[in-house]
Amino acid sequence: MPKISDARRDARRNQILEAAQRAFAAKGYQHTSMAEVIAEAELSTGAVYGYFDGKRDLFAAVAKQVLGRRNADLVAAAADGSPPAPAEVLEIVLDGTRSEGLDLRLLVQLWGEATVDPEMRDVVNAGVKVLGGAFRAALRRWFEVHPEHAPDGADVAAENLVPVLMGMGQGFIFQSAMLDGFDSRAYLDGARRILPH
Amino acid sequence: MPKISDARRDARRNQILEAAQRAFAAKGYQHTSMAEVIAEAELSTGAVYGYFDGKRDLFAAVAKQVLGRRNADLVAAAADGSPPAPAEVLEIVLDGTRSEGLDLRLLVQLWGEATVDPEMRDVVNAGVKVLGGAFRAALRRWFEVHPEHAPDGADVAAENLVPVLMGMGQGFIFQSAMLDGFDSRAYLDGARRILPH
DNA sequence: CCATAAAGAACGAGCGTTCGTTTTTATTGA
DNA sequence: TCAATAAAAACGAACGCTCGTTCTTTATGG
Repeated sequence: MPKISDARRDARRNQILEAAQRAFAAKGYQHTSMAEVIAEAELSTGAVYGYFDGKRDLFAAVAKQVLGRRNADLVAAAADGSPPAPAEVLEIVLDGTRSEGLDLRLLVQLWGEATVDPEMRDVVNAGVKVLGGAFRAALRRWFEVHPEHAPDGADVAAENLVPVLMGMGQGFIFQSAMLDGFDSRAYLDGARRILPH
Repeated sequence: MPKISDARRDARRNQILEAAQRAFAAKGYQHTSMAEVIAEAELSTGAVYGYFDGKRDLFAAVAKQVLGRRNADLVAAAADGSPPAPAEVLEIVLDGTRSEGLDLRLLVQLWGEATVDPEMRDVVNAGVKVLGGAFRAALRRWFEVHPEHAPDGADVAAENLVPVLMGMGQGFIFQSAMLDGFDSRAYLDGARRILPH
């Protein structure tokens, strides 16, 4: 089989994905041309189109990868040790983005695109659903250990908290990406103060 | 002398602004062509370009109008009656968007564009700043009446809460615009449960 | 050696904007 | 009161440019 080896193929694919992530984060999905992505990847048009169907497909792949990594963080952190408190759950996910050096503007751009593009919307919905499940599981474990905060049971308490807690995360992402002089410490302090602990 | 009357001019300007808001909300800023905005406004290219410098300027104007209205809601509600509780502050702003029939996807699109376009970023920053001021003022008044929730004084308590509370609002906007089967009631219930009351 | 990956020039659709022309409007002089 | 007029607003065809994609050619890994 005169084909490229799997290792080579994966490496190329990754090379393109990382270049696309950098380019999209810097200039925005809509404002980045395929030519720019291609230049950033140090490849040719034909090569890139051999790996992805087009610009849209490329952005979706970048988004899936990023969202997948966020979920992995949370699952890993929740698996070992004592259950994290609500505020800690938030911090685990947000710290993950920081340590990875993820440009949060990329996520906000994804949101914007997803309001209008059904394929992207599906990607976001799937990502939120998976991440929401991880949030719920982590919170349930914590409420089980802290029944004083869960008068109606850990399940109900977790269920009620998930949307708002994720909302606080989304608010963090938005403000961090957008606001001049955003103080992430102050934001998380404020969150810690109102969340059960 | 032979110029159009101010009333006429304002009406035309509004006609364009409203058409643009509808068009952008439906298809997204980037995916909406000027031709579509112009058709929606039932005017000609030249007419629209007589009122706005271009597509970007038009979107900025729409955004400013929308953000301005949100702020007006809050200021009005906070002015009369007893100070609203934190959760109520949130509801006032979010209810305003609903009663106006504002498509929240428009805001998420604005965010996305603002990550990449300095002019839009300024619009968003200014909007958040003004709205944040209104939040702060409303919260301070409530904490003054409920000192049991403000051990370090109403000013500090309000200051600490503003970013997270706005974050919860941004989370609401995102989820409402994006998630299939979003339950706004459940979201606000969850918020009410953790916010001081 | 040849199947296929990579290259990159070329294409054509779609876009925002411009500009020369036509229509409408408010004013003015009879 | 009402033409006449000049200023402007509105019109819409056309332009020039960008960009995503395709396709033919060349290089190369197995």
